[in-house]
Amino acid sequence: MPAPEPRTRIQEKNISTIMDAALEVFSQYGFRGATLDQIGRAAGLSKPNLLYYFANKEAIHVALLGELLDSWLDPLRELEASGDPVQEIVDYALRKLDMARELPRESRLFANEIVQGAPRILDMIEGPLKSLVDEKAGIIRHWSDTGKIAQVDPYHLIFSIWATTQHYADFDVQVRSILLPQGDSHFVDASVFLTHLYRSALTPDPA
Amino acid sequence: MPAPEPRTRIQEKNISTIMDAALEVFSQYGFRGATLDQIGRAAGLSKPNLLYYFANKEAIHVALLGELLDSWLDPLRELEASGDPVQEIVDYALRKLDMARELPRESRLFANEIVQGAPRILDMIEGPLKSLVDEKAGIIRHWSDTGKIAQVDPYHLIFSIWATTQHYADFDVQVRSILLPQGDSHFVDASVFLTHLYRSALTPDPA
DNA sequence: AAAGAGTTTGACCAATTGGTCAGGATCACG
DNA sequence: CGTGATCCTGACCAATTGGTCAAACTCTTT
Repeated sequence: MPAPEPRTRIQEKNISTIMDAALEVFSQYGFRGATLDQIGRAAGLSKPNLLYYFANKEAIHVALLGELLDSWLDPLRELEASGDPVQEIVDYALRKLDMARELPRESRLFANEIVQGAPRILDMIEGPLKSLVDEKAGIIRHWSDTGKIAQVDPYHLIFSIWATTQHYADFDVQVRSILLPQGDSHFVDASVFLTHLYRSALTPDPA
Repeated sequence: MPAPEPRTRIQEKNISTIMDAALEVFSQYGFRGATLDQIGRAAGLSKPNLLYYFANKEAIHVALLGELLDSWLDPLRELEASGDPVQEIVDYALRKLDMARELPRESRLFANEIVQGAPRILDMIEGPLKSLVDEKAGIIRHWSDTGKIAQVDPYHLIFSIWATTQHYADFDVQVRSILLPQGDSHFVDASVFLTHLYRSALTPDPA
């Protein structure tokens, strides 16, 4: 279905330039807050030129979200039923934390969209995202049922991992206002904390 | 400094009507995404009439944020050095979760503002919010140092409580798309999960 | 009931914004 | 090198939006 692979190298270059500029602007101002002029300026292209490559503002936004959702879910895809259960989940949280540090714009892009009711990606959430979550929640539930990890609701566990990790990207200004860190130094403490949090919550009772 | 108490009862009524309408609209669309016409429509007042009570759009937004920040921090204020440490923190998380269920618009209002860099409330964050957090982090650190709770970074603990609880308000559409709950029934499971999460992470090692 | 303060609105304005279009510049290729 | 396809832009347009203002309406108070 998504046939449109770019043809010329000019197209390839400009489309990716536009997507990067759009990520910058949309993630900071949200869909309605962003303007085509801002995106054009960030991309070094004129507004009509943007609209030569994309039908309209919404098409840019949808293209961005669609392209990024896949990579956004990669850390969860890596959660394997075959590994050590507690370690698998802790590792997942740490991969998510890394992602929040390295790709904060992507995190804020989704945060903006979802806080405002996800008007343009609700079908992605109800479709591929829910499917993946259901699958991995099944794995976690099995671990829980067989005593490999403590008894926890797998969905709320996943939500808490999303929340605690993405918090460092989405609420970056607040975190920095309180911790006043040098660069990204606070991510080290965050990973220590989250490792402890999930390890102690998931390690099954010796009882 | 904030002298302006409303005078007439018409003022009192209209100002609070406007604030409620503004909360509804700003929390759903963000500052730039909201329009005065929308707020007026929600309040049942004409646009010029809004501007009779507030100097401009930003004044409404700032008034809202200022008024709500206080009540938003109430659950943390209640954290007492004299109580049972683990229980105090678990109770704090549950109060926060209740707030996310009962006041989701307020949560999303702040989320929108902070995700976009908190341009209009950075001073509140760096001032009163940081002060309160520093104070309560001190209490938690003392519990940690004296072995009343496990060794955890108090700041990251507080961040995780904010993140996990507000998640249910800010990412409501996503949560509902995945859980398909009846009404607010999933909040019960959330409180069970969070109680387990923080109780197991904070209960000190018997070692 | 009259006056004056307080309240409300329709009409209007300037700026911004998403989007169009005709024509010109540039590139790929025979 | 020439020609057709691709790429780019200035000028323009209609709609939206934050905000103003004079005039009218309403309420309170004497």
